[in-house]
Amino acid sequence: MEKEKEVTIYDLARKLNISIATVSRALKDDPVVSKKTKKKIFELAEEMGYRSNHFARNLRNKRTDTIGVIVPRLNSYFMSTVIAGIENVANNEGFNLIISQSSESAQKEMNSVKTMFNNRVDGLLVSLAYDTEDITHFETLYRKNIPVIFFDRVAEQDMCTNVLIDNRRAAYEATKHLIQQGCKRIAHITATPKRNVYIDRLEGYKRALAEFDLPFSNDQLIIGNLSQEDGALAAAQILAIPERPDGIFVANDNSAVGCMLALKQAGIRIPEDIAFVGFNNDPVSKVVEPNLTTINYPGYEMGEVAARNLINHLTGIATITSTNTILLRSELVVRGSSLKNKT
Amino acid sequence: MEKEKEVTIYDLARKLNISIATVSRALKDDPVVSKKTKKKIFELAEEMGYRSNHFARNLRNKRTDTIGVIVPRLNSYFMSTVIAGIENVANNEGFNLIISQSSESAQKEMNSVKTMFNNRVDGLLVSLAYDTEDITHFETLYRKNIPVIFFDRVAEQDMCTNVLIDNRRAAYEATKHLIQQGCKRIAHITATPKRNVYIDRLEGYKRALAEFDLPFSNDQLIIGNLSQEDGALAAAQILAIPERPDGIFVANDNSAVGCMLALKQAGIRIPEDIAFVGFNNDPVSKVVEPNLTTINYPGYEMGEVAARNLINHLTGIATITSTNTILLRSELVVRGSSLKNKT
DNA sequence: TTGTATGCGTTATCAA
DNA sequence: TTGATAACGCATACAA
Repeated sequence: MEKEKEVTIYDLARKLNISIATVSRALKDDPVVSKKTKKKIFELAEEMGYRSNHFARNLRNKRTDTIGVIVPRLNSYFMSTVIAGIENVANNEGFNLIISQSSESAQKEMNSVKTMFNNRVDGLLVSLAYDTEDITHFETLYRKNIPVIFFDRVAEQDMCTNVLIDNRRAAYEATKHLIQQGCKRIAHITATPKRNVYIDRLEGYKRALAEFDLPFSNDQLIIGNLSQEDGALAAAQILAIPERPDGIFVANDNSAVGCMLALKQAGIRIPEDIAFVGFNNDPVSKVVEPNLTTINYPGYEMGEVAARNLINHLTGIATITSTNTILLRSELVVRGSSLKNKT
Repeated sequence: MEKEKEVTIYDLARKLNISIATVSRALKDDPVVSKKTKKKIFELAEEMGYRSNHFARNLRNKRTDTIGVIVPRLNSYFMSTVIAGIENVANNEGFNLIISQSSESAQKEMNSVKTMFNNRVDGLLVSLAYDTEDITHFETLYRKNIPVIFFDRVAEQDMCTNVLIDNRRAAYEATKHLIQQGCKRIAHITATPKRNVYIDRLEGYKRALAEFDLPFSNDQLIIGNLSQEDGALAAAQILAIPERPDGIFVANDNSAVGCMLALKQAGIRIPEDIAFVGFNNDPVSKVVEPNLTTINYPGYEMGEVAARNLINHLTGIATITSTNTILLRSELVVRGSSLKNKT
């Protein structure tokens, strides 16, 4: 179990009878070193299996080339897509990723932030946990000038950039679409509106109703955890409403699918009796029958944009503080679940 | 943009008029330091916002408390579940994760390994890319005694532990189930059998056929990339087979679902005309109609087991080399897609 | 173009 | 129980 001794620039220097300074410079491809010595050094380095010591380097340099990522959960289609996007950009730019999940708990999120901080991440990409109320735990980072970018689940603040879509508008479009399909009583299934995404979607939904003079009362609002199982529970509530809705806008596809399946079981026809619109364009939306109309939401791109912005800021190409909000395009994808007028 | 100066043990020592040695010891909770001085030090550290410098520490110690993870892709349900499991264990044990995806490319995998190596990960968890032929790129790690654990997509070798399920057996059970439901001509949709998972599943499938004296010919074997889209293409092939199969065992759920949807479109009844069994128990298997019979495959647990084993090895609790293979339980989950006998 | 010397923040060894 | 000091491997200011 003995670890082989690491090769250092000292070893290279000694063998070639030159100074470590020259070796160090050569390895960085410093133009000041002659081509000849460089060649010798590179060859020996290869031969002896030299690898640079990131820690010694970081100890001097003050940057770690590491980006921290904190997400509510890793195992959701949307989030894993975002992370794939982040990973793509970060890797190409030579940055490493430290990833952790808050499991939707503010407490775990605080711990993660602390760990990231202690690991000296150069910057942080965060999508907030469901029950995070305030974001004071990020203040330590601001104080050290460590940039933070929030994506998707963001916070009201003007310290750092937010990357997200226009949830209000998307929800408005979704609801309006249902209205245009002839729905008169539209319900909304969502989570407790404490995160921006749910607050905004609720607002967009209400705005569309108001605009078309459709009524809104609280029994049209069904609050759950947006899981597929919860969608099934929502279905039971829907069926219990005296004036049964003829359209439902759900704040995510998973829950929409759970609800649709349960309603179909109960003999409800979709979209004839109840039309559906979901949110996210999760692959499952193309499996459920009828296929689910939904909001396409560019997760991979969101990851790329967030990472790119952070890195640009870190490398001094751009500064984060100048742009406070980046809105990505989202669009309604119409499928069978909402098509009452088969024109 | 000035970075605030970092607080070091020198600062603490100076303020308290003691030596840095004492401060260092106190911060590690070394019992040799008196309670009183410890208290003073902790309080001051808190007050001044001291945080230890991992790089200086790692430079001295030879461990980084970092585990590297390389997976074919992040945005698949199964993989993101595995990573959630890894993350859970690693975080609890105070290890950080560096994650990268090979995008199913052997070349990118080699790069990732190199990066991980240069980042001095203490150990590596790997699920191999689809087209990785040999695993010589891990040899540098062996030489430095950096432990590697493969999971799910593993390699034939006896240098390190593999964590996986018994794919052969699972495939055998799946196929046998179809046979017991009365299927006589069973096809298999899978990827080119170069990775263990596909090789083994193919073998299990063939073994079941042989055992029940059912014929096998190459036109029953449909090779693709196992995506949902590819499942639809497979459907076309299925329909073109002269003696149309009455049962299909698919090496993953996504592809099975794509195939089912396309066949249904073509007027095939499932399971009456063709029965289906998938693999993975992806959530989508409970959405497609009829629900997909599949192999439940404990991703989260697999991540936990792999991480736990690696960490136990790193901390000296157990040694990896003693256990070469860890098989996790998997089981057939019977749903509507295969139930021909509704007894 | 190359070399010398020093510091980065810790931990560990030895001495007090 | 505490302190002085030498590594750890690298980058750089300054000198040559």
